[in-house]
Amino acid sequence: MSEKAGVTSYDVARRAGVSQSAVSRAFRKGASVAPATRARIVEAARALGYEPNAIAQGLITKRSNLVAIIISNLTNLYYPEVLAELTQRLSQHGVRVLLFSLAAESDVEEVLGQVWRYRVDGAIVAARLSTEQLVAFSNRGVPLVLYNRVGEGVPVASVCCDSDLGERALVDGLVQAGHTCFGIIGGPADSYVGEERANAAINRLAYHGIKAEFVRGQFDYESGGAGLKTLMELTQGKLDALICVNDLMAIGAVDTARNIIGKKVPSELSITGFDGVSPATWEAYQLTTVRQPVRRMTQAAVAMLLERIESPDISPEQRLFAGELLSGRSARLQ
Amino acid sequence: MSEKAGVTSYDVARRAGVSQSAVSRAFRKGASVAPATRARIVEAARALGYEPNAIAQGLITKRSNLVAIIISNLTNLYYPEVLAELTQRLSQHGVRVLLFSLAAESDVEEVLGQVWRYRVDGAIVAARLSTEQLVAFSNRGVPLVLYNRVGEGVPVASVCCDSDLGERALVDGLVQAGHTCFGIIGGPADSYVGEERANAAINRLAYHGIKAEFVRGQFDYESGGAGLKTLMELTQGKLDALICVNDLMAIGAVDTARNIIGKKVPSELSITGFDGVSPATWEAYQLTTVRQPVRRMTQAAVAMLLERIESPDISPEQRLFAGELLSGRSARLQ
DNA sequence: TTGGACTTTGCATTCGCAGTCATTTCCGTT
DNA sequence: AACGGAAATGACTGCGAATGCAAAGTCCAA
Repeated sequence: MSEKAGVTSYDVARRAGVSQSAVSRAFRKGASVAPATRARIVEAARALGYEPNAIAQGLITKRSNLVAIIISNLTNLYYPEVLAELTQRLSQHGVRVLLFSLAAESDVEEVLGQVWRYRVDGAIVAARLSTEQLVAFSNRGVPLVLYNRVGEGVPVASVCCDSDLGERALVDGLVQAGHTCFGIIGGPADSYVGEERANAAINRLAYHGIKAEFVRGQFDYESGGAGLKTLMELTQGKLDALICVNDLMAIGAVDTARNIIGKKVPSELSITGFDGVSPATWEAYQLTTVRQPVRRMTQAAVAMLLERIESPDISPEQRLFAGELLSGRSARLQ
Repeated sequence: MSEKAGVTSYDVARRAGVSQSAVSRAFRKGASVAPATRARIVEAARALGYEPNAIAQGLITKRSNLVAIIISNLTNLYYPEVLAELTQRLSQHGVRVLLFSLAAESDVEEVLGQVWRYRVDGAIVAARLSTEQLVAFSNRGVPLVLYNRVGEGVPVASVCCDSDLGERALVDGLVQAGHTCFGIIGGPADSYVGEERANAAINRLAYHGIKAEFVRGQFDYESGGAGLKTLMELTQGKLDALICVNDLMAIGAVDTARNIIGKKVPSELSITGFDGVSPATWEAYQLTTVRQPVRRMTQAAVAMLLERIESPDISPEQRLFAGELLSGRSARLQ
């Protein structure tokens, strides 16, 4: 009755009067065990508080049922949702999550060492990996799915939200609404989505014959305000449309525009974001942004990974999801 | 040169011309190996891309170097920060994180089964556990530290932020500033901190001879607005001080007060929160709240857990941290 | 009653590494 | 040159469960 640690299949076997093999079989469904025997074993296991040792199982079956999730900055408002979705979906498939959160990009190498050591069955990565690192996954036969980035120079399975489509919708809307002086706040140079989105916006503006001022931010709230101020100077205050590559910076910019600079949003200045994080929909902001279809994206990432764990030879595939344009009240569109 | 999967210590041993034991020792510092031999082994390991199999190590040493982190709702704006801190601190100590995120409270039992199976060295839990479940940890000899809750009926190691102190500061400030009609938005009845904070506020108000209206919310943005509306009705619009047991609800209430109901915050209505999440400090809100000392709390949780992993017999201890009062612009204090 | 076709069950082995114990090597001493 | 003690090394076993294989049991038809 009292659940104790260190109960092994032998203990259960002894109590049920069978061999260890029988116990093992009783816990693998589809195995050849007489119903009555299985019942006795299950009962004995329950009485002893026995749980199969996943470590030992992993050693012999070469399946740890562990998946590594590597995320660079967890605190980015957007990732918690992704992380929660991923872990819950994976659990539903009997897979456990080994979480790695990077304090600095330079920790990747060390983290990968740990990933190899734990013989994970696969990995979902939302962090920058070098070509060598990507190759290491394939050499070691560890299925990999990239989240919101693609393999640079190497074909790798990945799911992303379409930056081009998203920014195009925003830019087109802004242009058609008559904005003329554009500014863009990008992300750090080493961020994949940051560059993607910024380039998408720049290209679409170029298509309309418009050139925008560009500054970089760090994806955080403060960067939004700081970026806005810089852009106001660069444009001698003429800025009337600000494109931020994520919501957090857009929110920072909205606050700074309204409360520090004293510009009315959106009548004097339109501001757009990207991601569709929950604060974007708060009354105070009602951000005009592109919402990533997180549920579909995580669902796809998990499905792709599990597929590749089952059949390691499936070729790489990129899945690109269109985001949903949220027409909020932070920008005048169309 | 090419890193391949399935490289074992025997492979390394063969290449270095030594026995498997030597390889094992070369990777455990303090073991008896000649420096030259170790160098040869390390070189061979590097060449083969060998990483010790943590699964096999765990099986034999009975130390998985895994710690389970169980969190009920990851999306609560406050936990990502906690999670990031915990994982980073733990990895500094060579411990990996097995993450469990609960979609529903009822999943706990299933999650615990997995926790036992993986033979984790310990667990940090920010979710509600029944007495039986708490006892199960101790029966199985798995060290446990509760985060922001205490063991109900069972002594368990825990770290919390002091609700009494925090709410007292808020209540005293509000009372002294002359507020007279109080409302409280609590959390779901099954939330420990929710009840703690609500009771703390109620008690302190009682101390001042004040009785407050009370409604429950779900800790989310929407609950703030909904709760405020209900309280306005209950008080026939006389409400002038609203105490929310977390920031998210306070933010929702601020937005609703300003944009829906048309009450000026804080001149007509003071609103307070709890936690000190990052949006609380955004220009639009500048919440008056109590900030949890997350760094110190996570640091304490990790330290307590590691201590107990080393010495399983250390007796339970509760550590209660005082929060920091953030006097923002959402409430008139003092 | 016997044979054949399954179904159950147990034995023995294996996974990769740590650690015990016995053996060998090395080095300083006398 | 011989010896003693320490350092270095290797053979071997065991952690806990899965599984191939062979043995034993079951059931039905002839």
